[in-house]
Amino acid sequence: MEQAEIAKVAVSAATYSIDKPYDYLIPGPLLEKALTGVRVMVPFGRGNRSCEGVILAREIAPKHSNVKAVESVLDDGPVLDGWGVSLALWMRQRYFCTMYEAVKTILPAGLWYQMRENFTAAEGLDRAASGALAGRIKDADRALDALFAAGGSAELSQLKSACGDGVEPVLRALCRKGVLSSDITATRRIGDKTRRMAELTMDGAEALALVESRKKSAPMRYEVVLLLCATGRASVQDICYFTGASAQTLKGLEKSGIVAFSEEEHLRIPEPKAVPPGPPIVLNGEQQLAFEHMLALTESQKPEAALLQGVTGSGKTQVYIRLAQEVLKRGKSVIVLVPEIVLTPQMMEKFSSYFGAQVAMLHSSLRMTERYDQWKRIRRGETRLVLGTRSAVFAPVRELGLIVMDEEQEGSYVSENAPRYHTRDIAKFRCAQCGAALVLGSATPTVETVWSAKQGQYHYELLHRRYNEKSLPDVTVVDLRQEIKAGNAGAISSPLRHELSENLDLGEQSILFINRRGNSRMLVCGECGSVPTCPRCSVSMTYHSANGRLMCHYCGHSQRASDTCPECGGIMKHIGAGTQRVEEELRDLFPGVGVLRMDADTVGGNHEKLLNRFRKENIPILLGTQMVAKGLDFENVTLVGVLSADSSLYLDNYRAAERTFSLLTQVVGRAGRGEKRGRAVIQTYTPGNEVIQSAAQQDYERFYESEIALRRIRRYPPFADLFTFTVSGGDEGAVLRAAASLRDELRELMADELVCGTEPEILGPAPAPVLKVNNRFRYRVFLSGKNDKPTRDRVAWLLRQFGKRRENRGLNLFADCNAMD
DNA sequence: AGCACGCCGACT
DNA sequence: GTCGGCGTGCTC
Repeated sequence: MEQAEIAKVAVSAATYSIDKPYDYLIPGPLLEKALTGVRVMVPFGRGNRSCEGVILAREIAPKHSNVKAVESVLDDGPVLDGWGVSLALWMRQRYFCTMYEAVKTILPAGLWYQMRENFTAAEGLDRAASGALAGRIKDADRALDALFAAGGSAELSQLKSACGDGVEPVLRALCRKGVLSSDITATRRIGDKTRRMAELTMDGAEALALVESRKKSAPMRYEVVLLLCATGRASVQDICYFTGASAQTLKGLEKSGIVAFSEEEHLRIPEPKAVPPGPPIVLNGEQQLAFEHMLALTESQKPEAALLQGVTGSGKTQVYIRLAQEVLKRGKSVIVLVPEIVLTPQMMEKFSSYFGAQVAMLHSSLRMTERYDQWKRIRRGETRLVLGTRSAVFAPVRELGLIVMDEEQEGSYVSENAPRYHTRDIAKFRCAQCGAALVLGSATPTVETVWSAKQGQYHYELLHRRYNEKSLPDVTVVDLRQEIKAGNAGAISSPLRHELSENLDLGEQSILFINRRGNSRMLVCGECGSVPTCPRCSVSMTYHSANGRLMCHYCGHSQRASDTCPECGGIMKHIGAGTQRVEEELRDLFPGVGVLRMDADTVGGNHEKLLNRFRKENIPILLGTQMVAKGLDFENVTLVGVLSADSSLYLDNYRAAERTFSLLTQVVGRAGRGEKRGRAVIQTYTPGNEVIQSAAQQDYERFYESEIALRRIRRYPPFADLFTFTVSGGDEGAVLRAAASLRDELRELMADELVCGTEPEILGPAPAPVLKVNNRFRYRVFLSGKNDKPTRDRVAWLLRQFGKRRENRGLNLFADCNAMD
């Protein structure tokens, strides 16, 4: 048979159940460019629609009859090299995602193409002729009207906004009939240095008059004009946020000639300022020993991973810097990973002072172009040191010698969207591939990590001594139940109040920590107690004071917050022990005393500025959520208060204890970083709780022992892994039925497996913590087993089967191992 | 998911 | 008699 050059392609259109490398013929003219690791456009499916793909391999093979050909090549050279392909393969089997999803995760967003589909009327056809040719295709007239209004050729997105999402099948039908033709163009999104601004094309009164007449039927248009009257020019994003209008409403206003769009240059973030070189690092005995051991690891052929556990302030960062210096000296590359909140300008400055321009920073506030430029720089080998957050684990460095992962227990190392990879797993894989060393650092590591270290799977280094021998703060645990009995139902207990006023007298600063995510305020009716919930999701809406609206954090729905209850007409009240409430309480307790509030509402991206104000203006009290737990050392902070230690402790999650311990330890460690001795007050309803007790004593060992015993009994990680299967769909009954049959199938499939000498446990179906999101119901089935190859293969088989079954049409199933929520 | 192929009901 | 309804199976 005839031989041909074949490309094995991972295609974007493939769903999990049909995902595999597809063979495509490489036409002669593309032979030079269609290399492994290059993205291509290929026809896929019965309709041969163009879709994006990436070449995983090339081979010479007999040309089989039904092979299609590569349409075009998107890149000038490979964007994914050998390790990228093997990493993607590994991610696919580890996270149950498609090959393409894995590739998308590995490559920077700036590299992606935006597909735009354009429809054009066939040669020589006018509106009437095309209508005649279309025959009786439903809704063809509307689609053709829109198309010809745009001059006989328009983009899919344009037509969709004119006629609704329903036009797509109509357009396809018209293509089949030969009335229209379509073509797809791929354009790069990067280089997008502008943002879209809107302004009125006429004076305010005139515009208002135009929209006021139709205020009833088009209230959003009125809102938008009202806002623009007040502000003049505003970005489309802001307008949508403050009014709740959609981008379509704005487009409609443009079409009516009321507003005009313009593009405005987005300000580039300033160049990092030149930092004077740091003084040579002098390690203490403990640090030096740990450093030497870990350096020896990087020199071994097949290094094991190391856990560097050091109490807060034991100087782990200095050890990292020394390690990086030595590994770089040996001509190898280093990746240093830190959690989002830790990567502050101070941290970056510190690295700049030791490594200058050779360090590539990858942090969340980088713009897509900047991120992409860094990626190119790293790939070309122009820089061999990368400092960044979770996605920096994919940095395409050459000759990787070391990955350092600081605060390895942090939740921000787990990706929020599919594939939900854990940075630690990716780092392990990359290190194993390159023969590089992995250093996990933490004051409060996860119990799984410590378990592995104690089992001898990791090299284990401990740093006991606080740098400069500072002593730990004195900790008081306050029983809030006693406070309530004593008639104090406020957020500040009397012992904390005494400590605060003492600090005020001494002119020293205090930090108060609310153990709560973000600033979620809700509205509740004072009469009937009803809480506004999202119409599409089974969650209550969150009140945003910035725009006075209720928003859903799951689907993005927003509506105006009304003062009266829609059910009974009662007066609505704000609830949630949010920062604002506590702030008011503090103002009552200590009139005239400066309080700096730090939460999602007040920060808005300038975290750093607020912290600097706190330091420079010597504001007596800093009040905030998670964000105040990390970060800088303040010389003058001698008191830390945890307002309610319990709120993260009794969550339905096997990691709740670990997280609470870590959080409390970090917060308490904020006190007394300077010359003066610090104090900490922990308020709780369960003062006897082991987690709270061990955190108060800053005793990791004690916490670890009790927690590992619990995990063993409950068969949680590290003794078993918890797979979560989530079935979702619009029909609750169907979802529940599918989940139940999934459970039965799982039981059958796993019947002969033994884990830790016992059978794997299969539970469910249970509703997901948030049952309904975007009108889709979600039920879960749990499998407690071992995350090993045989189990994963069975899970993968189940997922594929599920997708192929017709009774599961409209339903979706995904699996997750040791998920965060 | 997305699309064509294929076999039944209301229309010309 | 035909068009188009949607149920079924495949995607190089």
